Amino acid sequence: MGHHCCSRQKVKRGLWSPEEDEKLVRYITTHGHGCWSSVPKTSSILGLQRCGKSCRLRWINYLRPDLKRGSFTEHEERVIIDVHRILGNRWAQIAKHLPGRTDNEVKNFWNSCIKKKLIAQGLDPKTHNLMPNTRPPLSITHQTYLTFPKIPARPSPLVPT
DNA sequence: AATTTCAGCAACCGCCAAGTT
DNA sequence: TAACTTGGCGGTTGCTGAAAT
Repeated sequence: MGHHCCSRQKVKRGLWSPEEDEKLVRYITTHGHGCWSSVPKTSSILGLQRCGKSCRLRWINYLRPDLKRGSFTEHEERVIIDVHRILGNRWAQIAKHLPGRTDNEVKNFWNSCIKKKLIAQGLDPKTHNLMPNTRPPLSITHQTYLTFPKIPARPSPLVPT
């Protein structure tokens, strides 16, 4: 059923309330982040009944102060496509090339937007190659697509260790 | 105006690897 | 060294508001 980390005590699930956000931010600003398992133990005193995993995700994807909000720019979209062509669905790695963006955000953007665009251009979103039996219906052809700036192949300095 | 369908996104789940006991 | 814990990741679900009927 649930995670082993949450199975012991009652924990809340689902969307976070502004009050919960506030409690988590207060906890992180005083204790710092890094030991997520201790967050629910300590902060449950404040009434935050979330498992460590949920706290970590909420912080990383929404509460972190260095997050960039708003729509992806054309440049960011280009970076995602180029890096994805090399790395595939390694969202965390891709997100490292986009300051202020999270892996979840990149993944959602890919699934809801970029994938459709590539398919509309007759490109296989997995391989980025022209799909058989399809013609690019739009103005961008495979040839023009291939002229986009390339990123060095793996193993690449793009991926910091 | 009411209902249904769709799209986008936040959050969960299960798995894995590394660290600890 | 096996068992357990924890953090991290990618796939997927399901909620919500917008658009369509």
